[in-house]
Amino acid sequence: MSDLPRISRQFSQRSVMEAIVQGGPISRASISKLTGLSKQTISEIVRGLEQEGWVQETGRTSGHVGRTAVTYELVHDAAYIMAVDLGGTKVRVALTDLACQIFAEAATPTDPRGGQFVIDQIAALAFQAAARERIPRKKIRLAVIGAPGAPDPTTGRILLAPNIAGFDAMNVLDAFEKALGVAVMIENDVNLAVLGENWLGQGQGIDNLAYIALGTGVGSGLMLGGHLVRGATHAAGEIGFMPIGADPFAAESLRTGAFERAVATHAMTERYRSLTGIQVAVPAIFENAAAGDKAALTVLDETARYLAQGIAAIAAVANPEKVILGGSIGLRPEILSRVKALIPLCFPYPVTVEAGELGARAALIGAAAIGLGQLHNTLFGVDAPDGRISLPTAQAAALKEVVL
Amino acid sequence: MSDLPRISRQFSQRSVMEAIVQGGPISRASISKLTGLSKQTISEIVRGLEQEGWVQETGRTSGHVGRTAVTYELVHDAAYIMAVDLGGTKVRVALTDLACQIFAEAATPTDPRGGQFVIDQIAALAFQAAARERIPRKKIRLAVIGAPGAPDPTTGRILLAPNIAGFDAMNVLDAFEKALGVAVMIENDVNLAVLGENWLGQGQGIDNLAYIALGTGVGSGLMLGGHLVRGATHAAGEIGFMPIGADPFAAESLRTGAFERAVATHAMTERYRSLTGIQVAVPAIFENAAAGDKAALTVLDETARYLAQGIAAIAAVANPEKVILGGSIGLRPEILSRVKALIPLCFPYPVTVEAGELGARAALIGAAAIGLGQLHNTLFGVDAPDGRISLPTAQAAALKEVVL
DNA sequence: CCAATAAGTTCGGTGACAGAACGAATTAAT
DNA sequence: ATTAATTCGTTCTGTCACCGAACTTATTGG
Repeated sequence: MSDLPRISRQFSQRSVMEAIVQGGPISRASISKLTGLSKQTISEIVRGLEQEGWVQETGRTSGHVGRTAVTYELVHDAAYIMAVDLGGTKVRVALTDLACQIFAEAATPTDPRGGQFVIDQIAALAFQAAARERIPRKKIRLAVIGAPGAPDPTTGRILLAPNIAGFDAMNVLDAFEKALGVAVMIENDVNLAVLGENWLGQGQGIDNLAYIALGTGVGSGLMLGGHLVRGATHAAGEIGFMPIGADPFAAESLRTGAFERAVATHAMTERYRSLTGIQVAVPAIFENAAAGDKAALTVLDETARYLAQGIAAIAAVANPEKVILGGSIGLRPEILSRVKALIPLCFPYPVTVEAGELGARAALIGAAAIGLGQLHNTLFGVDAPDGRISLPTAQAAALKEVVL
Repeated sequence: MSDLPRISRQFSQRSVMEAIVQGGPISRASISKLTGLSKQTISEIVRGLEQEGWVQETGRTSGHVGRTAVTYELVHDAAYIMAVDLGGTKVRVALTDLACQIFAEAATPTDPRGGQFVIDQIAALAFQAAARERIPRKKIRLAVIGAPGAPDPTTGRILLAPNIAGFDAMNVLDAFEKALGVAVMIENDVNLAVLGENWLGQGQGIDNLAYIALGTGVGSGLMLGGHLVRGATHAAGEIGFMPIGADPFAAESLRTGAFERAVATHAMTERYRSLTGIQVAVPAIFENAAAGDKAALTVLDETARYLAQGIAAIAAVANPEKVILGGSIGLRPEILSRVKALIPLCFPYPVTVEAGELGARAALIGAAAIGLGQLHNTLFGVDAPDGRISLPTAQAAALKEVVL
């Protein structure tokens, strides 16, 4: 019903850009074949893109019959995205160029004072990184912030974010935009992790994907039918509150969810203590288990047993093709192997479970993915509400190498 | 990347159609204002639509300053949709016109021989109804079949459909298309129920909606972000297998899910029997409870307790704004009131729970909705993958009256 | 050196729109 | 009754995004 003027051009421009981004150096004739648009139109559009500085000539083809073709390529540094993963203990910042290469990753412990301090800290970290790589600020078009909790884009606030002091009372979005001087998107960190794994990790090409981050807390990100699921109040994936594990009707379960109390860090240490009387941290439990400690092995078995049930619940509700485990506990192979063995015992259809490939950087990469997708959409096409991200997978390798 | 020729026209045509469908009799000038397209363009498009027989002049405005306007309206009987709800015990068939009015609803017990017999039965029922209303077969453009189980559109088979004999071994889609002679869409019945309630029932205007059908079995349909969630193998919503209620690791839970064994018909009768030694049907349990039977009351309390947990699990995973209960058990107010009281005790965020407004006809109405949306998309616009259904809500009232 | 072939441009369309101007029809005010 | 104000709808002109065919240019293979 709204006014949609001149969409046709935008669409074509977008598919041309898509072809150039994904097809690497590519001739106009090839773009024409790929997109189905006429050679003449492609020439026009490419001329426009070149004038605006988005693409450039990079060479000519050779070695085949017929005239050589001029190939075009993205101008990599035409724009940059800032990706931020804001965790309770660590902040990570990365800068990506249009070709999806990550420059200048940086991380520091989160400023414990929270609120504006964290925002300033991130801004400083980002600008420092940009300066180090000689990236002019003007070329940074967008910042994507991944944070725990449920960011509400209408109010700019982040709900349910217990890990960072003062965030529940301020307009985080505005504060970031002011501090960074660019457009800012805020998204739940686990949601970004699904996107990350979907782009470059375990979930490539999978449209129905779940990511479970298990560490101090539990959270899940869900991609269904190629779309990120956010839910009514952006609280989808708060699976800590699933009525599995601890008694859901216990008063405590309303504060710390039943499932979280069955599988997260605190549950594991507590379980170990009840078995042995000794209070140790989670990594030590894994070490002890490797050394044959029976109590530690029991703790792992029980944790995996609840986790398997949690996965079964997600599978029953949403039917993902694959479930990716992440977080400090979820990434452990001891947990993965146990869960893999247990799922078929409590759930009838096949669900693939794997550990995340991107580790702790999944959210950061997801932030880059969503930012690049958004950028491409706003610059070169209709910002369709369902605009699927279509980013190169070829350069993915490059990205991974640069980053690691 | 695919070829998208001449999309612009389609888009405009679609929004004009939308304006006419929703705006009732409407003048071209008003359409112009509504859509933002120029008066001239509207005149062209409307002329085209009139020639093709989709819209017609219906009168003139009067009583206001200025020239009178010619108003246009849908040609209601330009096309029809066949909606079918294929249940284990009952088949329902309805015919809807383009204005979303339902004609000729019919229902009979499902042919117990299953397979082709059921398909022929439905075809007969439908054509009979069409003949009764003097609807020419040619005008039926599409049939939407709602069925239990997980229909796979690529193979045309329906998986996990235990209620209808022989359906797991045949290409149901093809068989229907052959028998009915029109394009056929098959969709899970509970998925259609969400769409139905979203269109005309409890879920109007709600983009994040869950529907739980609780009766002989349990199933759920999920609409998230305005999209129906189908999952990787179209098995999303098979919540009977949630590891809640019965022991999920019991061997039996792989055949009949743990949650189903805690809340569905069999669970209730079994619970009542273990308390009293008497085997009675579910309706009798409700009656006894109303009469003050303590055992029956306990059965209701316990069932509701598990159901509340199931809802909490869905809410934790998908964060719907509202959960609608349906099915013979879910529709009972005794269950609803108990669940409403229990949810806040086991889940921290607000989740509205209501009984379905459309009762057993939710799936049928959902089938009409999806069919009409599909029809409008294919006839008048891009069949966008995410094409939101935009059906009139004004005529909804009419529809309800006709149907009830 | 001459096909054969592929790349790219030029030229002449076409269809979907917009916008301004204008005629036509109606009511309200004088 | 005449005029002014107002709204509807058409006509005319123009623009923009595209297509298709013809043509030019560059290259390889024989």
